[in-house]
Amino acid sequence: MALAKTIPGASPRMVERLSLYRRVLQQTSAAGSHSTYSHELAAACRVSAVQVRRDLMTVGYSGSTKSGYEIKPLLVAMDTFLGNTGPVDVALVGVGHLGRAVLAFLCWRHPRFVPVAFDRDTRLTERVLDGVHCLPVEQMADTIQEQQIRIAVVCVPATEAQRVSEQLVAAGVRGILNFAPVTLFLPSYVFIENIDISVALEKVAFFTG
Amino acid sequence: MALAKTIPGASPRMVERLSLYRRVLQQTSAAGSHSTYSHELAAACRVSAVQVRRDLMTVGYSGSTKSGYEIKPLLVAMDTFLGNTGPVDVALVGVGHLGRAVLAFLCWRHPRFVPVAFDRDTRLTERVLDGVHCLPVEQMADTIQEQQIRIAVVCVPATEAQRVSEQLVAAGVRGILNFAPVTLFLPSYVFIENIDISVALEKVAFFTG
DNA sequence: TTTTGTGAATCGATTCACAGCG
DNA sequence: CGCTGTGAATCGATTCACAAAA
Repeated sequence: MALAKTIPGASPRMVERLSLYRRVLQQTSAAGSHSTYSHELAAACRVSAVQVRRDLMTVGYSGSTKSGYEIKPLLVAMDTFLGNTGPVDVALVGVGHLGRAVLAFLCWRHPRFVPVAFDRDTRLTERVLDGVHCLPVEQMADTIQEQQIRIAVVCVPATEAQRVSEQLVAAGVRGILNFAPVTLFLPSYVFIENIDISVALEKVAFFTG
Repeated sequence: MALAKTIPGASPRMVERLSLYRRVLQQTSAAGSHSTYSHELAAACRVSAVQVRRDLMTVGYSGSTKSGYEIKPLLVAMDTFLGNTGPVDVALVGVGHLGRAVLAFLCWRHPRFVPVAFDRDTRLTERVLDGVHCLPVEQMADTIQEQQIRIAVVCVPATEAQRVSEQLVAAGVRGILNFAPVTLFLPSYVFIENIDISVALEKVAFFTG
């Protein structure tokens, strides 16, 4: 039971799956369940049961052969592994439709991430959107430095993305979720995750045949 | 020179890269270049030069050792490989902030995909958004059948996604780009691509450390 | 019998290393 | 030389197969 093995290996793919597992487990837990089996979790996430067991092994949580995994402590173990201890401030740049969609996502589903929004458009700034204050970009660098924000979401047009990202990194940001359809060139110590809607749709079109 | 080899293997990952290559090549071409080297394309997409050569090999286009790859015919070869012959109709369900962001993406950058939008909210329907007509959901099934639409983008809330997807599939859709943070359960002949914003941000948070 | 935990095998994707060419 | 094309090697992720437990 719970023999942590201080594993170094955590691939991006695995972190994605863990994130999925957690969401499902939270729902299962809210629905009143107390424990679950690897094959149940697997079915709910469309992965194999072995995969689930491997991942949970990496997390360092062990189940029992009788009732599978206890959901509550498993969630704790996953949070510990993923480093989800406290709330995390997130800078969100660009409050157009996409930016507001992301804001809504964060505020509704993810109380863990606390966004601070920035935009160039003065009609948007100094307003409260989805319960989040929106500040003018001029205050971006200072705010990020003061609040020690390390994570940012880039929702600005493609033409602005590189410049904005450089400003973010200069202010102290070390991880970026980029929605702009461009390759960002930033120091290697910055983690970049790209979400490219055009590419994703292209993929669907290809494999739909 | 361009000895097509009728390759079966095209992994999702590779299709993503090809899509990236094409975007870069279009820009390079528009900037006046006539040819490019694998290492240039590689640098612009943050992949290795060998990877680029392998991918282009799969596409079936050969370059020359002197001037690398000719951009124009390479783009043609890629389009042929990806099956990008004519315009493709796409059903977009849910025209909230996210839906409108996707619409804007498609209309601005991707004249190839022709969207038809649907929403439950009658204040949105019968209006033109980003140059696209928005119809009430009641007309969704009929429109999809009539226009033979095979691809859809799901931008509805998580609670609606499963039901809406089933309707889409029943109407003839065979590929779905899903933004809702839920696992869709659909027949195996339906290709599903999930974009999960929460999961992506979770990943950034983890690897930012 | 069902389920977890896991070494070993497999599968797939990427890189290495080098041949061929201009 | 530098560049493309590619067999072979490598690396990583997933699955197989089975031991242990209840």
